[in-house]
Amino acid sequence: MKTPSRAIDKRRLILDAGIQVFAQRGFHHCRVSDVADEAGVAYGLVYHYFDSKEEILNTLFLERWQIMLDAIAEIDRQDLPARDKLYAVAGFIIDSYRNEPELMKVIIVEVTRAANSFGRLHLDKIREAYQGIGAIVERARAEGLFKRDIPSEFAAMCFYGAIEQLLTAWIFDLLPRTEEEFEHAKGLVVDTICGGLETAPAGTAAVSG
Amino acid sequence: MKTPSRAIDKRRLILDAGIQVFAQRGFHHCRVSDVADEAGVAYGLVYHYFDSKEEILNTLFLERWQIMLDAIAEIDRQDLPARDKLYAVAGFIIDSYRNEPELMKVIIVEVTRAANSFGRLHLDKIREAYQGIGAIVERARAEGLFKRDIPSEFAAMCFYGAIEQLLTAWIFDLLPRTEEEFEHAKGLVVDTICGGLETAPAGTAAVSG
Amino acid sequence: MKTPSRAIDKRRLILDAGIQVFAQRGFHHCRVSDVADEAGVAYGLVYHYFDSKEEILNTLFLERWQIMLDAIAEIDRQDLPARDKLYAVAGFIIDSYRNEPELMKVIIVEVTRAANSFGRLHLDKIREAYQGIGAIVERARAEGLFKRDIPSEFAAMCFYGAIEQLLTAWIFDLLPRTEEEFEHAKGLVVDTICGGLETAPAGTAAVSG
Amino acid sequence: MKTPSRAIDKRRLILDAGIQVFAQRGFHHCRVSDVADEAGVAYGLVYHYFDSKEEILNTLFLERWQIMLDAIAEIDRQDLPARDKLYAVAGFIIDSYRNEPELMKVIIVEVTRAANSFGRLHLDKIREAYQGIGAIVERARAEGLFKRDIPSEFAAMCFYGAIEQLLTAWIFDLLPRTEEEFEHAKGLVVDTICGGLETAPAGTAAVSG
DNA sequence: GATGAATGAGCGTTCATTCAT
DNA sequence: AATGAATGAACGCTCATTCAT
Repeated sequence: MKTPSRAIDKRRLILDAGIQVFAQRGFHHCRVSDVADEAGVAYGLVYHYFDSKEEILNTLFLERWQIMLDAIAEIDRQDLPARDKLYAVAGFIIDSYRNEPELMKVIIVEVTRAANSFGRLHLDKIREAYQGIGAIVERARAEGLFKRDIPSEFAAMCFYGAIEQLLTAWIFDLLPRTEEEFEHAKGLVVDTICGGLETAPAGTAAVSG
Repeated sequence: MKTPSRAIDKRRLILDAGIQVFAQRGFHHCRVSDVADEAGVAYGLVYHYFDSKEEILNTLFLERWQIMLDAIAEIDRQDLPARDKLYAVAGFIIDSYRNEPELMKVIIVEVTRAANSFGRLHLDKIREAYQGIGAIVERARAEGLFKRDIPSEFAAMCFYGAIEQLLTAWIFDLLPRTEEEFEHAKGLVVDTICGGLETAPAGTAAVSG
Repeated sequence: MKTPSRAIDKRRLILDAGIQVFAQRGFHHCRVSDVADEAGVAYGLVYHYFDSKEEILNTLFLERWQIMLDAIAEIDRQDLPARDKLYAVAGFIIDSYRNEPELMKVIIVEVTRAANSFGRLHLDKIREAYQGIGAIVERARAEGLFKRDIPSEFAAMCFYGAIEQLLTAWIFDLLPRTEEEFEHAKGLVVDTICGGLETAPAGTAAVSG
Repeated sequence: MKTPSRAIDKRRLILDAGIQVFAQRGFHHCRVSDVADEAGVAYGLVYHYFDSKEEILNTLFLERWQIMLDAIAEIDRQDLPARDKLYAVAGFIIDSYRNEPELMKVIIVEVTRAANSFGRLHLDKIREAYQGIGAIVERARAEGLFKRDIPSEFAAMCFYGAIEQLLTAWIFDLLPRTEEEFEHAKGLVVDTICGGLETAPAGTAAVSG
């Protein structure tokens, strides 16, 4: 068996070491030996379990990203208002960062934002996330809850872009990282994207008054 | 001055070659000799004008980014509604991509999204952009046009994140790149962030009627 | 004895796997795991039976080469004309290739022609073959059947060199590999080396008449 | 210019170092740094002039082998008896070894006899040599000087095989390496292959008398 | 200014061999 | 006997940077 419960799973050890080392020094600025050292295993064992340094990162990304894709699909399946669904999506992503900041840092910094290397490689998987969010928006448009003149794919880009920017800001200390901030941000991002920055739209309100 | 008008400005030639080569192959996937070849100059001349390969990219970024920072400041100085100001900002950035797609690709892909390398190096400069946008939002909040409960820096993150996501989508062909799309996107992004995705909030509208 | 008849002889399995794998991919281009996989045994078992990857090849070579040395000695012991003896030697070697082409390919390609590695290691054993052939020639010289002015060791080199070249040509498809070709070649190589390429040396023959 | 006469040609220096190092330790048993050290140049310069370690060997082989192919063709063009032509060919090859033993050792040991690696890569070039020799034989057969029943390509194999075996014997000290031996061998190999080992075929001669 | 040959540290990967079970 | 995870030395290649001319 590849993952005996009684013994230490060295493969997992290497993956976890990859998270730490990639997060701290960046994928390109660390050597395979750094990962091996962090995992406390011999150099060669890394290549026993993975074909290359890149495969470690790919594995980390795909494992985690799929969980997110599944979560988005699951959220969309529920009978909830679009705003609540988007809140759940934002909440899931933000909680992911809250619970596993190093892993999410690696995924965001080394994959989804690394447009010219791993980002390109996983473009299709990344796009699936946009499409999952887009599906939520599309349904809301069909029901008349969301504006018709904003295409759902466009809306999905804005929503995901806003969240990724938030995570990036946390990662690089541009925004404070407290429990309250995380929790608060969930609502704020949905308020912003769904409700808009503007106060009661004067034009509409005035006319209707 | 380093730029005699009579002779060909080799420094400029190298910078322009950097744009092309970095955009096509990515900063890390091209060699200094690729830049020199593209510029049609000798290998060593690159090091006569620049201290390192990185300095070429830094120069490209700083040159262009400052133009954007100045534009944002200039826009904020005008007497316009916040929505119009944000439209002008979005318009400036989108037009930048429209007019110089390679340069903007390099800036977005290799610097602002490259969080672990150049992004970190230029964090302060990048943050200035958020702050410029944040200033626009802040003023609108003070005037009661924008919601009080969404902090301006948070709003700026969402706004900038949405635009960067858009550019990234164009760069990697996730969204169509036509003149109409570019023009349309300017309004859409402002509509989304300022007006929100939701149709007239029934509750409020009803009350006000 | 290491070879119990009731059980499968894993050692033999490994040796046979070595023949296949070394012949197909070459000794240096295959890994020990390739041999183990081909044999259907575990990685480590190879090292239970052999000290090293090299020992597998050494064993294959020595086993087979000794058979040839014995055959040459046996042939020389018979009361036959030198030409018939050389025909028998050529026949033995060519039949060896005909019957076990993979094994002979390994021996020729990886040992006798691999002058800088295994060829050097087994130089003495290889030399014994030359000496065996040389002994046949020497006797013929003593009997006046073979020319005095061609040293027997020199003749042996030419004879063996011609045959090895033939095998190499078959191995690499430079000559056709049919039953007829094999059979024909036995006579041709002896005709060439013993009788020479030239037609009846008119001058000499005429004079002797 | 790539080969300025006034300065030291480092590329040539590297090639010559390759000859020495490959001859002494064998291609696979030496590192690129060994070649660089022997040449007295920096590691990286080897890769400035050659794409890989293998390219050094390929270059050495092709340079020298072409000279031999040209020589064989030139010899065949002359108006000489076949035996003299073959003597010239044998002479050329043996003199090549006499004058540049290290280079010839590398070519023989690392290329023409390394059937599974470089030998295979250069199979066509090597075959050209057989064909060149075969052409000489073929002409002699047409003129009735050489036996009809020994195919020229077969004869060429025997002739080349005998010579290569001789060189190998010298390389590995199985035969003495003196000027006399070299000179003597030229005639002996031709005598053997053209005239055969057998003394005047008594039967035939007697009958003809 | 301009050239491109020369430098050498750095890193990913391979794979024969060992060893605990 | 049998397994295959674990080890780590070895090496080819890249490429940013320097420097002599």
